[in-house]
Amino acid sequence: MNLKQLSEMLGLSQTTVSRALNGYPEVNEATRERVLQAVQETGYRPNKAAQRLATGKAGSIGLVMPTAPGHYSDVHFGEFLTGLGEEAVRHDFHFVIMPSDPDDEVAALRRLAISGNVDALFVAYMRGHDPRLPLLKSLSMPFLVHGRSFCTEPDYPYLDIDNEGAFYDATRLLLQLGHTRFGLLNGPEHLDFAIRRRNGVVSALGERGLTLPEDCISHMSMTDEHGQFAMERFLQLPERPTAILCSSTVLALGAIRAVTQAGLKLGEDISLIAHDDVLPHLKPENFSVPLTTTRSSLRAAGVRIAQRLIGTVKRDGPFPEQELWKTELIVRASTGAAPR
Amino acid sequence: MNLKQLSEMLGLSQTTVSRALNGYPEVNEATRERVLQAVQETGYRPNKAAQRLATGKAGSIGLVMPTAPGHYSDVHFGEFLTGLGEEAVRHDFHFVIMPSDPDDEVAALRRLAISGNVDALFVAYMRGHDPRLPLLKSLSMPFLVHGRSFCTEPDYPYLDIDNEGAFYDATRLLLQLGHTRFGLLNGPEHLDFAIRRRNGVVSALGERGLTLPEDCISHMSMTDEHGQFAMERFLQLPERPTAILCSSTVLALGAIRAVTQAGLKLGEDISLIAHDDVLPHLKPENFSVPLTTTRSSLRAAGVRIAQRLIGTVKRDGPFPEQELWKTELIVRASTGAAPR
DNA sequence: CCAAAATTCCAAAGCGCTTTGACAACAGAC
DNA sequence: GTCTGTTGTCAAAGCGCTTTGGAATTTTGG
Repeated sequence: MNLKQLSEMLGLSQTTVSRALNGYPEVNEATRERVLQAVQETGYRPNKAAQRLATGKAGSIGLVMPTAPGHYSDVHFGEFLTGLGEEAVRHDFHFVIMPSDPDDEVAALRRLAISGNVDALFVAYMRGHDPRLPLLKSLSMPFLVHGRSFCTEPDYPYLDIDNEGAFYDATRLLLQLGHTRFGLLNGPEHLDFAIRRRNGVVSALGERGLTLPEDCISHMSMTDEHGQFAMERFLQLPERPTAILCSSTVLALGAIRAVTQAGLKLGEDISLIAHDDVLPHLKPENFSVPLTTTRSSLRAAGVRIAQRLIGTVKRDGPFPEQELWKTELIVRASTGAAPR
Repeated sequence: MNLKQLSEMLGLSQTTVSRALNGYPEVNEATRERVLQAVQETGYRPNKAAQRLATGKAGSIGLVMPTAPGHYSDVHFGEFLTGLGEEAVRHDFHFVIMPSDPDDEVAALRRLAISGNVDALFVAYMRGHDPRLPLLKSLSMPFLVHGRSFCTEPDYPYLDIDNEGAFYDATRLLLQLGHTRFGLLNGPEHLDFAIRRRNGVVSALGERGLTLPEDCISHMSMTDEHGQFAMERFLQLPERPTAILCSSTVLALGAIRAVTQAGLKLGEDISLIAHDDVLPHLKPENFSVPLTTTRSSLRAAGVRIAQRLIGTVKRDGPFPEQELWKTELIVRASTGAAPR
């Protein structure tokens, strides 16, 4: 069933039917009713490809998903996508996901953009000096960045959380509890959020004249296995840290395993604060020792990003170009006074 | 840059350029070279919407993603998608993801199908008597089902794992270890895999004249929180089970927490076997007591499904219509002889 | 009652691509 | 020198939709 058939069926021209469907005013209400009725009955749906060709728009936002045989999927990706979707479904938008080798993301992004398949682009997992940014800026297509890119002038639309502030505050809390030896279990070194979180820690320590030794920093992709491994290394240090900052609850899962297996008690021998993206399957309050966290919902960020992106495409704006969300510091049982 | 401009630039007709690009034989090799050269230089990419309109194909597979404010994202979804993507990227295919309210999935699937945006469809999270199946069959568009639908004649293309066999074997192992009181931590009751796994357990128990009491079965969405909660209930039973079958390592995470908090030892007081989808961030060998599991890689299933789907669209087939993968039973430390 | 304005509808062009059918140009066969 | 067969190219139609400019019809105002 296409427009032509539908209009013939109704004895109207394609123009009129199209207008009736798209809410143009110059069509009789009675006629519009009749058209809508027929659409109901026949189940007619306009062909999106044709619509896109004609209008240049088709209600889709594009993103590239890194994937390769050795490449780990990321729990956070799914959670974020769910947030995007939650908003998209309200506007009848869909996603076009272009899978890409992680080494080829820039090219994949360009292909996606000029494929004419999407109205707007979304990127995340920003790095310092991110090479996708110049591309995006040159593209004359709406885009939105989740996170920021260190060492790049922030003249692009983004939504980010205050990573530096979060880890600064967390470190301060631990300092107040008397801790002096710190360890940082962080995400991959090149990622922007990891850089900023590290800066937050270093800066809070600096105010007290403390430093974060190189061997007390661990950068890794965020799986529980890596968390455990890195924590084991920390624990074997001659002057082992008593306070741990941790970039994800997934990492914390492994780290705590290492603590427990070493016969140490969380919240007493070792204090730990993790960043909580509010993953539904891994709640900090459910850990055997409930976790003190810096919290910011990844999913909520997804919803907001979809809102802004879709709003821009539909020209519902204006939206603020840049948003920086504060995180909440939630104290639970995994933090305690420094052991003496 | 579009075809017309490119062809004018080259002094050729659109036809010739198009043919050169799409590998048709009736074009001079020298001309083809010249065209390819120009494409390199200009970065020309055909407009996918136009291509789709003209050919009816555009290299995309469609899927619907359930999402709603209260709806949990599922870790398994991301992992599976990564597998799909791993194969798709090799064929320059992309995904069109239609977010949908979970109550509206059938309609969303129909919209996606007749939107003319996709070449093939994929569905998962099958239920008994799944209402999407009749729709898919009526659609005359290639599709593939991950899982099966209980109570529906299996006359549709699917890829599934042998859930019943997996849990049958796991139960047998526990029986051999002398266990007689069983508990089942299962996925949502209406889902096909949950039904089959339950059947596997019941059938193995039945052979020994044993039953699975209603209060030793728990159906829930698979988060660690639910796992913990359900396990706590099991442990309070007057005749508490000593052997636990568990539909996911995520559930197991919570269940084990309950076991530990009750002061019981996994592998001694309580034996547990979980199904392992090979999630990279949650490895059974890393649990404080390594987990005995039935294993089948979700990601590998994704790769295979993409292979079949893309192959069908490209007419590379034929592929077997139905595949049933065996799972591996891997014995680790969480299973031991029944306590006396 | 008639001209002007408003309303309702339509024919046709165009979006960027693929594909059909045809046409030159050139070779070799008789 | 004509006839057939290749080879390389092109013009034009068509995919299903939106949108422009204009035509037909109805309503309004003097």
